[in-house]
Amino acid sequence: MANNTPDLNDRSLQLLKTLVERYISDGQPVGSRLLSKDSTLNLSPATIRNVMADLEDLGLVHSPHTSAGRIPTSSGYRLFVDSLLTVKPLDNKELSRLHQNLSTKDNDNQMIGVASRLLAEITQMAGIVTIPKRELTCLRHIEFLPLSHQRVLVIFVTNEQEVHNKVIYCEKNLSASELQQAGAYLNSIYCGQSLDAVRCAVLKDLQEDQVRMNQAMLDAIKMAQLAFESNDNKDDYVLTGETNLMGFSELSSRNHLKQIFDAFTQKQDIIHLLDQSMKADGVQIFIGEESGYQVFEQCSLVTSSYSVNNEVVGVLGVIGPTRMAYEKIIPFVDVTAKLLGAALNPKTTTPS
Amino acid sequence: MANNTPDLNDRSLQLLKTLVERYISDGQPVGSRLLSKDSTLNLSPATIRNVMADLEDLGLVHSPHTSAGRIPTSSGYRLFVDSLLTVKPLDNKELSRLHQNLSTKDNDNQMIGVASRLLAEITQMAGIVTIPKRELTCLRHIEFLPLSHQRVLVIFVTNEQEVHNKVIYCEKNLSASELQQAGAYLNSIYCGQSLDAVRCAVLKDLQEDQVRMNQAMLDAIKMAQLAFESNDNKDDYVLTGETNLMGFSELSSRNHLKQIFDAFTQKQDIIHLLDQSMKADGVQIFIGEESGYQVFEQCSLVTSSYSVNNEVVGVLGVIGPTRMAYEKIIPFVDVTAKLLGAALNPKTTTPS
DNA sequence: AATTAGCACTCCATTAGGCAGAGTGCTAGT
DNA sequence: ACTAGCACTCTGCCTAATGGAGTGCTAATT
Repeated sequence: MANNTPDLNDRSLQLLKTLVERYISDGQPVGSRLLSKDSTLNLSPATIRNVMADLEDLGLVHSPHTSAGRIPTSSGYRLFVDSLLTVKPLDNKELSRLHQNLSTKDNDNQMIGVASRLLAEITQMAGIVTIPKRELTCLRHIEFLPLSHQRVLVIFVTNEQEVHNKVIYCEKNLSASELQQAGAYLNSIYCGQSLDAVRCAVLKDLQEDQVRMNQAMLDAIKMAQLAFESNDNKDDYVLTGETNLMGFSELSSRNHLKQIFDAFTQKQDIIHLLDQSMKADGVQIFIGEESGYQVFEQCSLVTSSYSVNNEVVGVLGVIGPTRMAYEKIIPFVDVTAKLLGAALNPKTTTPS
Repeated sequence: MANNTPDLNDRSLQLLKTLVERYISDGQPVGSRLLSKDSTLNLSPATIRNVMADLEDLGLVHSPHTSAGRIPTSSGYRLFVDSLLTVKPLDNKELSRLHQNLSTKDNDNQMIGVASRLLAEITQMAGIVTIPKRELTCLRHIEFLPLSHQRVLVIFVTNEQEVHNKVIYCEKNLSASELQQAGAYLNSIYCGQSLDAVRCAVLKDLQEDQVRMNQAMLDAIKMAQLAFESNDNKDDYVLTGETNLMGFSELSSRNHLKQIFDAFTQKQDIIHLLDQSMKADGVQIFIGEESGYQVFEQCSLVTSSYSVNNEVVGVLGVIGPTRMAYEKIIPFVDVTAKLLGAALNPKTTTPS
């Protein structure tokens, strides 16, 4: 595992590299003759065939049938991206396009959408961006409105301008004005704190001697508890350009495509996959079956977490066939993640 | 146009009917011999061939090639659904499933989703439901929060529990408490009225002598104008089961499927198509090119508007290949529309 | 006059055979 | 250690042949 170049000499690696590059650009199994011409080291096809046989034994390449050339396996791609890849710097046109579109906008959600669209359009594959999780959600305002039957609509604003709403069920019927007062009270004591902090404070306040509080205060805090209890863990992502995937012959079989799209609407598997990249810093790559999901056997995922104020808040990336131009995609995803992170509003700074 | 059975006798119609039914169930071009056995009228294949030739002249059926059977054209389907179709009553199991799932829930948006999913699952095609437009949106509550740089976050609640938010740009910088007062003032004078009414009232109030009002009132009303000016016309729909369409061989060509899916994400064409059914009452059907969009040449759309309090507020339906089981789909869409309409909260009744 | 039987014809789908091209593995020679 | 050569294999493509399904037309029947 640790030693990923078992007994491969430089020559074999060089050949594997050109093979993968060639296959990525052509999409055809590459044979010994082509490889002999393509590579800089002057070797006869016969020699190359020997090397290929070795590579095949190691599970790095494989032949669709006896008299076809070789194509890289997942392990082959893996070795390629880990040790052999020479990344290409971003195209200037694309870079400026990124900069132009990912400059700060007022609306974060808008930015997420833009980023996803850029990923999809520039790579011509599917682009995906998770909605940023913000541990440091700062409560700005809370408000209650009465509905029928002890149901109460709670609206709260976090950070700059994110509006959340939710229906809670109360023990007793409270009038509109009572609710309003409750809101005012909560605003006065919790505003400006992070949601986590508020949650803690609520618990503490409820447990501590409730003597000092009057009934109205107690009611207010109980409602706050209801309002914030669930983490509102709306794990979600913005996916664009899925239809680009329909163009790839490798994901051809009708049924296969359906499974991929179902996974997209299902969301949970994808989320789980993306969550893994949350932990890591920088670009991460899942090649073929490495993802652990059968659906993505023929796909690769290039992702990167993105951070605001040095804190990882989300993941973005592209999904495409295993045969993708890693040397361009990888730096591209990397840059996009950095730019998006920079463009998002740094929510912690709420100057008093 | 008006006379849609030009010189067709009953026999021809009968034959057309069985032909369409047969084609719908088998998906194979149906030939004269099969038809002769299938139909109740005892005719020899030869006779049937003559009739078929007539039907072909009239453009009701067509032959993929010389020695294949006939398949209905769009006009053929049209005649079929208009005059020949014998609708099948809903399956009991499905009916009870509809009733069970479409009983009133608190959240309208949730209902829309459920309806869409039911449409897709039961028909095994794509289900679509537009977000209900409500002319009679009743304003329940409005609130302003300051952002930076003269930007103001406005939050307003309509009907039972629909929360909208929007950022507006103000002429001058107002403090949080000024904004709060403005909100309170607006609530006191406009609450309970429909959005349309509020819009009118705002204009009127602005034009009439502004002498009676103090500056704060004026500011408030100006902000109200900004808040409500755009109709917030977020025409939108909930689409489910798109992937079901991948199973149909008639929508096979890779490129074709991509176009359809692109239309789904594009949304505008679909919206436009659905808008047409808004006007009509009851079930409406677009067969093949009747939709007017090339993308849907091979598709049919069965839609129905749905109403709350006798007022049409939205459209729902299914999208599938032209070769679909109309006799089941039509009553199904019909019932679903009625049930959804009944289940949605009647927003006008806001008992004081 | 309407229907039907019969026949020649057309077109598709499948099968089989043949052939060229590409690529391999192996062996023997450099 | 490398390479040239050769036999072999598999694909893709073309062609031809065959059977089946269905038609259109004509002539016969009712």
